[in-house]
Amino acid sequence: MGMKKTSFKLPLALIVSFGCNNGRSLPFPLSQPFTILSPHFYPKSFCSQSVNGKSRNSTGHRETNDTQMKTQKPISPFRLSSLLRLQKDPTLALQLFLNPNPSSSEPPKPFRYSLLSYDLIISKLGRAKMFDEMEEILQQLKQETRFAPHEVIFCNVIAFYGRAHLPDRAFQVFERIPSFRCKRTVKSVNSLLAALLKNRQLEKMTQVFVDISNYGSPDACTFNILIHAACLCGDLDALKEALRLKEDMVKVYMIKPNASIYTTLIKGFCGVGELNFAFKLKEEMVTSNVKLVSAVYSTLISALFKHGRKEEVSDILREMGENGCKPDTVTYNAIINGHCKENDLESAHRVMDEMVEKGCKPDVFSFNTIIGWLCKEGKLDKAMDLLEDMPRRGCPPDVLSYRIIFDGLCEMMQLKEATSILDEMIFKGYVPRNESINKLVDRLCQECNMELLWMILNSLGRGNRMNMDMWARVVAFVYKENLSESSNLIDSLIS
DNA sequence: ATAGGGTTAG
Repeated sequence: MGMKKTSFKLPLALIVSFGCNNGRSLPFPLSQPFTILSPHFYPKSFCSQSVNGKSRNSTGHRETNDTQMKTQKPISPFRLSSLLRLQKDPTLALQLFLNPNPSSSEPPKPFRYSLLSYDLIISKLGRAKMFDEMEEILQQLKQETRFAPHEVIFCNVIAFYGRAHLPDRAFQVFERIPSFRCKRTVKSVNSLLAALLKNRQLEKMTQVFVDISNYGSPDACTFNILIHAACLCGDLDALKEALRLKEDMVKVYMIKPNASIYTTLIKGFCGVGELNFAFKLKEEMVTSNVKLVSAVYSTLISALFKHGRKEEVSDILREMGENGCKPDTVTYNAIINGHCKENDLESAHRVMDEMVEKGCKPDVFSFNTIIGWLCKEGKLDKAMDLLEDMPRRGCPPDVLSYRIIFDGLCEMMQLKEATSILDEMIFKGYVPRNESINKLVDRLCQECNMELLWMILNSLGRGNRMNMDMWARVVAFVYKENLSESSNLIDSLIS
């Protein structure tokens, strides 16, 4: 890790500065492409071409970027798309998109972006909630005369705004679609309906739905969203309404309910404890020849656990097999979670082993669920072992894994271990919950544990996670204890 | 992901 810092000075500084502003704004205007980009911005697979052998000079050092770039073929629009696909970091992907050929001949020719590269960068920025940057790219896309964008790009953008709780912006995107020379169909209406549903704007959904004929005829997806909305009301009357929608779609629109519709309904009935009705719907799938999917079974298994009917789970799993429907990670996670809530960690572990045997990979949900319950039972050693095991098992811990362990360690007063986990998570760029840190700091203040306190403040400072609240805490502590040595502590943090 | 199963912490 130290190596990086010396050989990639400039890009690393940029990464750090982007990391601190949460990627919300750029340190330069989008209209003026950055000129100091280096090949280090490109994904690993690209870099390796130049790093392996030929670009090292006689002293074994990297040659300057300029030399390297001049010997390299310019990036084609096609190549840009594959590089964008590989670049996981949205900020770096944006740099790449804005300036695909940094040191090419002057003046730079306009780059002929492909529609695919627009699609990729917009999706990446949207997923990362970098909306200002995404809008800039959309603006650029609008000016392209060589092609008209596909509707699916806008469906995605509408969904990003919906997920970010910005339903008004989702609506604006929907209205802007024609200005991109793109025709709106029921697909973008569906995306808009889903975005409104996510934000519980049920009346607006109705308004949109009554105008749907301007864009096409509602399809199964439309009805799934409407049925989902009805299920949210959470009472049996609403569910009767949901069932009526299912009948209407057959009678009025001649659309056959699909597995997604059934899954939504089954989830709705499970949610109000009407398991028998949920099972009846599953049977209806069989009689009306809708292929059963694991989603239906996952929903039912989760409900069986919630309603204290875990003895029936093995029967359901057997039936799944008979119907040619294999349990997947989500199904296993429902079982793992169920066992944990029953305080049966042994079974949870067994299920995790079983899923691996059957070729099904545990995901971060599987691990975090078990780690969480190990923490609740005070088995911090085992929780830590499992956390450390995660990368080897192909599932690196996420921010929540760390938060769960950190809170567990604090709860058990294992403050030294908590301090080192905190350092590790900050190093990885994961943000701990403020309340958790405050609690730990307060406990250390009570104990007057200067050593750990100092370590924590250092970790926070290094990760740029010091805030006014933490300062106030430390200063209050220093004054209260009237500690002479702590002036060093503050000095060292300020510098 | 055009919608769509499991929800891990507070």
